[in-house]
Amino acid sequence: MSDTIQIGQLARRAGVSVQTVRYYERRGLLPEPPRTASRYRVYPEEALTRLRFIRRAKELGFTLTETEELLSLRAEPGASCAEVLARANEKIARIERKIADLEAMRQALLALADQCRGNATPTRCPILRALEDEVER
Amino acid sequence: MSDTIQIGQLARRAGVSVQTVRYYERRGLLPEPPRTASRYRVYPEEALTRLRFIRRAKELGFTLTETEELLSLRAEPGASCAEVLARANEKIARIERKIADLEAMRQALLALADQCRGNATPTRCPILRALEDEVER
DNA sequence: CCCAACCCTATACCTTGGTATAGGGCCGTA
DNA sequence: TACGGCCCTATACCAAGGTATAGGGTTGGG
Repeated sequence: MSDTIQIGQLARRAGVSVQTVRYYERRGLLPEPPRTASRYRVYPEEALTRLRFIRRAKELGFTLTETEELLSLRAEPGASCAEVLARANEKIARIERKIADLEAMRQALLALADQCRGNATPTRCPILRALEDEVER
Repeated sequence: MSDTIQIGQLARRAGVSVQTVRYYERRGLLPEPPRTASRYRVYPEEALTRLRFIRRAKELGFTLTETEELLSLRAEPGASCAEVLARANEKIARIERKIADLEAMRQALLALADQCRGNATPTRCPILRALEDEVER
């Protein structure tokens, strides 16, 4: 009936280690959960969603700090809506940039695979040309 | 006339530091360039393309090791075409995964921004729901 | 009641990807 | 010919993101 879980199960289901979960808690990325009388952490199911989000954001090249920012993108009482909007737009721009870069890499690799399937030995490396455009950041 | 550059210019134009360039060389990510009589490195223009690629791959969450794998995706003499194709397909899958995750985050943030513009104070955090689907890796 | 399989804190250590510093040489130009 | 701005190697250090270890408590099944 109770939909709460212990740290071990949480970690296993999210694909990280128990120590990592406690580390994220110390870092402030994961809220401190309630404890049992014997100081065991007990997590609600939502913690799993959050933990998976963190893991995937990390795999997408966001730092833990930036991931925290992503997670806090909602109205803290006191944060103006315009403020939230501005921060969201920043993140959206960064994400779109990443998507475009990945698209370019993907196209290059598809071209490479195609050359390969055409049974020619691929001697050029098309991926190198993929991210060529210069952009100041 | 000569389209070669020194390490300082290379680094500046690629958006990394001189030490980082030398570090990548030690790591084997950047081939050792020819030297002048006084041991200065002289790079061809292609080095710039490669260096930019490395920087961007890193920003997309690839490790330097994986970036090296991406860069070596071409026929080393001796690598069979089927082998290259298999490795390329692996990378393509990984990239498509990243794109899908970023798309989900983007949609979630667009929804958040929309709520915001609709002048409601956003109290839910839609991004949390974004990467919810469970996938074993 | 005992044992395995959990959980706890605290602290030390590790890997990746750099960055800084010391100590020295080269090169163009005023 | 001297000075600023480059370049070189070698080595030490650093920050982020964990991972491991020591030393100890808890809990459920046989």
